[in-house]
Amino acid sequence: MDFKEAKNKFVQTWGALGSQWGINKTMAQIHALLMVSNEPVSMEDIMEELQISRGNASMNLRGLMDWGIVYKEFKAGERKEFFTAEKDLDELAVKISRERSKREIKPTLKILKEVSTIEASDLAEEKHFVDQTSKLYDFVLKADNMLDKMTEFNDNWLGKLFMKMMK
Amino acid sequence: MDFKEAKNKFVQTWGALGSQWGINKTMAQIHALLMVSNEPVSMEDIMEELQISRGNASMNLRGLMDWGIVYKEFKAGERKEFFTAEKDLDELAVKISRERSKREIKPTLKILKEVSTIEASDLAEEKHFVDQTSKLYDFVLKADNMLDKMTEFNDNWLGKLFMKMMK
DNA sequence: AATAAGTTTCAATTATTTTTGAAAGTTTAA
DNA sequence: TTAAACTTTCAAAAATAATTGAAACTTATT
Repeated sequence: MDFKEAKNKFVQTWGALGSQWGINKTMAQIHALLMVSNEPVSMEDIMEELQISRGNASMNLRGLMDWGIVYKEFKAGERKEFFTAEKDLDELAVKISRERSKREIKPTLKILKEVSTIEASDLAEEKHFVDQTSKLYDFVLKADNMLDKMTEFNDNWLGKLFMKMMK
Repeated sequence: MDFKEAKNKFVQTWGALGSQWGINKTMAQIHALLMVSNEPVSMEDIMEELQISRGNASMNLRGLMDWGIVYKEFKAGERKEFFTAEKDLDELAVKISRERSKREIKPTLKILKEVSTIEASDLAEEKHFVDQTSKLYDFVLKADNMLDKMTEFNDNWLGKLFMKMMK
């Protein structure tokens, strides 16, 4: 397998993985492309490499910047914009965790709290509902807090956590 | 908010969360419904409550059973099948983790290994590719191993992990 | 062994999500 | 201040994913 094939395979794989985790395939592919590029890439180049339209490239780059994992760069003497990805994997994971927590987990927790605190009648059905959703609330809250704690180790948190677990 | 509203809100919310994480909305809704039901539910009832077709119900129940988080039950004297969800949240999380690892992480690791072990020329571009994909391989492998270790604590792993982290 | 009760399958349809492309918008430089 | 270079926006189109429903299949009962 030569470089070109390998790069393509990586981009396709990352795109497919993204899809499976609820991330638009093109967004994941752009991210993959930038991750393995040693220097900033222009929108033109992204369009060319992935064979996508300008609008698609623009919107997905905006999305990646909103996640805080892709940055705009300006090259001296060049009018157009270039893009780079966060390449530090600890940092990447922290940012994705934080963002998913903010966008998805926190709002879900709010609703879990609402539904788990209704006044249940003495029907077994209703008691079970309150009991189960309360447990779910506790579980999700604990998991969310833990993710926060983990990523607070910041530098090499995965490695540090691994150490702690081994003890 | 009364019980019926709360239950509906929970089912909708769980469905929406599923979508965001790459799980078919109906599948997540069926799972939600079963999680908060204190007794086994028939396919008829699922169809009725979620207003979906028989085919849809059948396929998504099969999917949930493949994940190992929903079980078929038989009631004495009844011909038809009933379904229940895994209600223990530790167990639920373990099963989901294991399955996602098997279906998605492991195959990705295989490809990361392939692409990160190509013979790079001395071009900075190619060197960076090999370097970055190698790091990614290491990171994903470590994360996958850790998930495995975590869930090996089995009972109350989330709580136990939390303890360890605090020390 | 025929019928009834129930479940699964899958081609066709419907719904949802993504992508395109061209017009509108913005910024820089002459 | 105008024009060129480049980016963003968004309605329409295309692609993808989910859903339906009826026929085929399976299992239990008489």
